[in-house]
Amino acid sequence: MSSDKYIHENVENKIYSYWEEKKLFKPKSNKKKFSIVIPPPNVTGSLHMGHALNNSIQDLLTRYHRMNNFETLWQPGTDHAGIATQALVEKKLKSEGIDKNDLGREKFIEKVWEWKAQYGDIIINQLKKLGCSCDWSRNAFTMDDNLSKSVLKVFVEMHKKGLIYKSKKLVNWDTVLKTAISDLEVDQREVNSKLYYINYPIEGTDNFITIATTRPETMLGDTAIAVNPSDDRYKSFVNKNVIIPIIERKIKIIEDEYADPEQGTGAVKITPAHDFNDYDVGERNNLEIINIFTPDGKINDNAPDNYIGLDRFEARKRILKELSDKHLLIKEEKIKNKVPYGDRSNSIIEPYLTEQWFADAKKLSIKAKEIVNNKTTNFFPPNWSKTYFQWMDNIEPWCISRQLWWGHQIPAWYGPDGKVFVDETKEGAKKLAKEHYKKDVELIRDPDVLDTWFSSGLWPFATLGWPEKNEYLDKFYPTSVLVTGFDIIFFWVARMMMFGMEFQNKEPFKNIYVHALVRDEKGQKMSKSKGNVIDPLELIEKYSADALRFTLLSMASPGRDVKLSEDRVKGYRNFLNKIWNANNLLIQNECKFEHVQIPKDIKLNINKWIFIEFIDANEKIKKSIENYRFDEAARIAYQFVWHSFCDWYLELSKTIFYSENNQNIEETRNVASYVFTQILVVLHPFIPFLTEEIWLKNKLDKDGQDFLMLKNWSDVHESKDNDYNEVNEIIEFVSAIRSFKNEIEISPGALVNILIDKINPDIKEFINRNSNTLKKIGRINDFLIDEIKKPSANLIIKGEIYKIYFDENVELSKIKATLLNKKNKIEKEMERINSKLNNKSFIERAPNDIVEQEKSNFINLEKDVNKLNYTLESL
RNA sequence: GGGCCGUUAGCUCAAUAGUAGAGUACUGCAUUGACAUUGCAGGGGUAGUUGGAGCGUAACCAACACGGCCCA
Repeated sequence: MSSDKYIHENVENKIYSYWEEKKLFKPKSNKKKFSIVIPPPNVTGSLHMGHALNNSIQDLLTRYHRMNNFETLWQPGTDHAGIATQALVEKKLKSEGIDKNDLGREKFIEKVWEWKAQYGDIIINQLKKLGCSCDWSRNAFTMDDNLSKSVLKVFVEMHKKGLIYKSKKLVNWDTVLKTAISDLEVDQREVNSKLYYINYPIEGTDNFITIATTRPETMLGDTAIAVNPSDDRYKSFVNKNVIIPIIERKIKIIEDEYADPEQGTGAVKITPAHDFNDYDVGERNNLEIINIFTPDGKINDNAPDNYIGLDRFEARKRILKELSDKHLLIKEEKIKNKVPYGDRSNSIIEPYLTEQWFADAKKLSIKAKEIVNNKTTNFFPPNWSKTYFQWMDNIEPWCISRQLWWGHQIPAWYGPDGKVFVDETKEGAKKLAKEHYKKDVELIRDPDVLDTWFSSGLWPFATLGWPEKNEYLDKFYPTSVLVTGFDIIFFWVARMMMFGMEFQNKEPFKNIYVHALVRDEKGQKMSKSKGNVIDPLELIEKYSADALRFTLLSMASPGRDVKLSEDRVKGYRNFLNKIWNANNLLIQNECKFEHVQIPKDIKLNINKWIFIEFIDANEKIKKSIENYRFDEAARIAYQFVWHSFCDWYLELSKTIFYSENNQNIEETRNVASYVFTQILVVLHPFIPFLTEEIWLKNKLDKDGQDFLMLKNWSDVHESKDNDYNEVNEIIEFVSAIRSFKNEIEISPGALVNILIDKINPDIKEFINRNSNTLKKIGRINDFLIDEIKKPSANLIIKGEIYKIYFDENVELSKIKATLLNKKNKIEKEMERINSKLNNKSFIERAPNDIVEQEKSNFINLEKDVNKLNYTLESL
């Protein structure tokens, strides 16, 4: 006898090893192809709830297609996460007393690779815990040789096409990491700030112009004051000079639309080197650009001596103090404003004038938009295409260079005069240089690396072997579907679309399934600082990977946040146990799994019923999965397995198993085995571990000849017939008896007698045919045709009156109350229908079948009420 | 400022415009051959508000309120 409980700890690791041993994750040759590339998790990362949802969905799709005659590839891998990884290793070295700069670039990169060798597989192993069936033999990393090759090729080709260029622009500068970052990596956060009102003396007068600013320290780099041309208050000031306080530099008051008369005083200081808007104003008005910061956010030597070297925030304090001493600081106002923060360093981002490499995103976006417009690639839910277009339509040049060591070093070399030569190799660059200079020259390589998203943008084809010719690329590109969170539509999805079109001239994926963010049960974003993070690995340990997967899948309804509560996971853990015990019951009743076959010529109605119920559920689940409605698929599966199969069918089947009709027992064993086997098949993509464990336990694998993971889903069809309907009648009848007992407070186990003398002959026959079943699961002693002397009450089921006899004494008033209550409900419903039927417009305009339906509903209810009245009178 | 989404049972969420459902929680009862990670039954809804189109709406339209998110 097997254990009563399903204990996942003993199972999941064992089963995963079995799959890997049998190499079941490798694509198996087939006509139809299905492919997914994993959104590469950050190599420094560890599994969070978002990954768990994202990968549960991918694994469901992968397993479903693999089972159903698709050659299926789930391409795994990680990305090198330039900034995060460099920062992590830097910190680690520091704790060992090593400074990155003493080590030098090459040695440092070696250290990063050492770190990667040691810790880089953590998240991969966590994905395995979740049950992910990726082809790990193809595990990719954005810094691998072949992927690096594709990065270089793309860079060089785009440079040739003019899609990549170098330019001196204001960029978002992270003063902690000392690198440029893209505008997507900047978080605009609303914070409490102060608006300072400062008087700038007007040259040659005793007058001032008052400006308002939140960043007084940047006045060191002011090159103008702007007022709006329509602002009459300042008409007379225009073109006058003012003296910047403290530094005593002379600047002009200019007119520019950018100055907003409603904001502050209407006059605004312009610092082109340190503000994006000011930069534009500077361009329009030919202003000087004065940079006052060092790369780490300190004041540089463009400032007075006593300010040089001060941190930007220290400088602010000093300036305010000095202004205040000079009585030029006239007001401080508390305001809320948006301040840019780096999403990696959490430090305030500085607009900073540097020379960087840019990709012409505008040009790249044209084809990438087209494929969504013409539905070559479809978002699901479709609404996400709006978000996609909104960004694409307003796309800015993409700053792709980063001042880091860890990453793909930009393949650009500079000659002695600074001329740049771009080629995949140094040799190539040298050749180009020789052609140019007509002699060999010393070349220096650009020290910068590329944005990590640049390389992950190539993911869908680079992981398939491009630029080498490769059968996988032919087979699996475009990929079937991308499963991703909406938070990286811009970062990653859009960029893959752009690169995919540019270099394959084909969309990288046919569908994009966008899932929600996993939040805590109160709907709050999980974050370490809030302390509301639920660790998926803890849930896996506690409740099993299967339970976690089923929970996440059942909550993955489109366009919704997933609010996760532990209770749900617990509930689905119970589901696993239920299935486990259903199997125990079948084994106990000698169901044989060696030769499970599609049942034919089913004689018993309960067997027919469960067979058809299964076919029905199977079809619906298939359809739901294909429509990306995993929540629906999970719900239907759960409902079918627990309620149809376990609650009703298995209970009904006991009436056969405990009988002595061997033929019936044999048929029931066959049907139960078949349906249960199919349950394992259908549930496998949802809960792979448990289903595989039972599959192997029941020897359904036929000694390795028949893998669950490759088992086709059923495509049997069978229409509902009288047998099927009859079981629904049984269920309705039994339910009515149970409710009735409960209502009049007689114990559910108590046996009753039921008088059926007055009922319709058809129904009498139905009862006779199924009397054994009805008696057993309805706890009925006998059906009578003659009255007996015992306490009784009348029960109406579908318009027929049954007299129920019981042994216990029941208060008549209770029965009466129950019946009156029922009558009330029916009469209310009748009233509702009646008012509808009395509505001329309804009769005229509603479709006929609806009107007819309402009419017959009314008649049926009327019958019920009449019988109820009769019963009530008899009490 | 622009845009997107949401508001249905205590909670988390479903549902082609045609009698509002599920899971969970709650209440009562049950339990000698799968399972207490169980079974049976039950209570619980002014569908955010207001207006409109429509025979009919939770569903369509509009406005408002509240909440969330993205972009600037």
